[in-house]
Amino acid sequence: MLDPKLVRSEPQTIAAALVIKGFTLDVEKLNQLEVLRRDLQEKAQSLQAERNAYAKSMGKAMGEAKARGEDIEPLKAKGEALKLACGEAEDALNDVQRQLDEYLSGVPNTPDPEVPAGASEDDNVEIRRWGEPRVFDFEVKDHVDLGAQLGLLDFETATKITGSRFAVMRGEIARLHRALIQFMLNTHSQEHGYQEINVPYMVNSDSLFGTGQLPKFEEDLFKLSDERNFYLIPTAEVPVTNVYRDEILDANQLPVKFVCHTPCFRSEAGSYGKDTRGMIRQHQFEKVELVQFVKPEDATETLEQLTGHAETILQKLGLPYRTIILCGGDLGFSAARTYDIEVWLPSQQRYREISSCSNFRDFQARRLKARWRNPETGKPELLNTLNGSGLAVGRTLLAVMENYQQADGSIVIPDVLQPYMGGQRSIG
RNA sequence: GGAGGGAUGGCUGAGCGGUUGAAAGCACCGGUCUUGAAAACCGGCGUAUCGAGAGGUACCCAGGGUUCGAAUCCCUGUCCCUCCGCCA
Repeated sequence: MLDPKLVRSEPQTIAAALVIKGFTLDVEKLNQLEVLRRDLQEKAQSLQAERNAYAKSMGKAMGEAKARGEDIEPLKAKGEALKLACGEAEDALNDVQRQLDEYLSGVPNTPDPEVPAGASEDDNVEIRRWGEPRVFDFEVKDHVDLGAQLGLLDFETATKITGSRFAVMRGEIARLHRALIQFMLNTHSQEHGYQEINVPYMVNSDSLFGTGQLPKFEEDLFKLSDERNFYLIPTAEVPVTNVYRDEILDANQLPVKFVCHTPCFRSEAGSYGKDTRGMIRQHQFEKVELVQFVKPEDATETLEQLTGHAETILQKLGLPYRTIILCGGDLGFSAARTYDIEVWLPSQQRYREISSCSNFRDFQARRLKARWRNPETGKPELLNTLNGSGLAVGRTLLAVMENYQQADGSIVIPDVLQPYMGGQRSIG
């Protein structure tokens, strides 16, 4: 959520900033509601003040009236009238306030000034590349064929068990998948200073509102059908960022850095026909997520560091990648700036997203009421939140399979993963 | 699943239906004292929102209700604790 005060005082500035994101701020509607709100609030509050003052005076007045043997009913009647008038004014105010909240909670975050203009992913800008795509002297296979040949990656069985967009891994591929998770968790916790955290995979709607998935993007989520209204998490970002919902942190606790491995569940509504082959786009996949809570002044630098932490994993695995900055039109709802890291896939002869690292500034924190006490002001102030994949495990697995494949269909295990594979050097 | 108890400011913890936005302690901030620190003493210290300010309003888990008036009474929900049962 944007700062309502800022939206109120500088609607044109905000509207201009949102143009780059392809969002049209309805300044007219906001102004109308705001004028109405101010008027109703003034009215309601003065009535409340009157009602409160009267109620306070009543105790004594009634005692005196009784002592004189007078009728108390007229005194009560006036209180009753005040109560009714107050109630009406409050209802009217609440109604307008709700309309304002509803509208504001649907307005996306404003992008950083450095975010390039553009309508779609075609306008994203590459900012660096690492590694040289390997030159193969044989015809490369994709991970689906490689996995099938090994007999260790099986989409048909997953379809039988559940449906499309699921996978079954067996044996050494399942172990390699697990090895990647361990490797990522260890690297981030031991070398990059993140605390490992394990969280629920189901969350309530308050948590989803806090990180911005609700109310606008419910169709992307799996919702459980019982009366508790839980959802399966689409990313660890949701439970981990909500660790500090409604909390006030001490300055000396900052920065907070969490690394978390979870499965992620996405309905992928609206992506019919996209990436239907293989593990690229699944309803269930695993991810190691990095989440940070920082002081506002540190957020810009933190995004660079966090993106670097994710890139380190690819470097250690020896997988070529490039890093791009998303243009305004491709930027997510809650993000002010996002870097995507894309890994080279030989079977597709192009780079594919494997991590997304974002700075949300105080947009999520305002929804979450996640704050810190600034020693300089002594006041609670909003934190800044950031997160990034470090990395998407399924996509990393297929990148390893494809980039490390041999002519005979076997797969060489990258050096850094061999300790997690009992010293094994190749599969198949 | 059964039976009880509870939810109050950063933390602990008092609160009779009206004078309680809320005692007290801790923590924290400022000051006195001290070479410095500690101790002691004095003062300050919830959050949000409206207002230039004075000040107003809302909030004592959440949502309803009773009442002229609710942190306090009633109902529903959520969460926590204790005991019994069941169970990975």
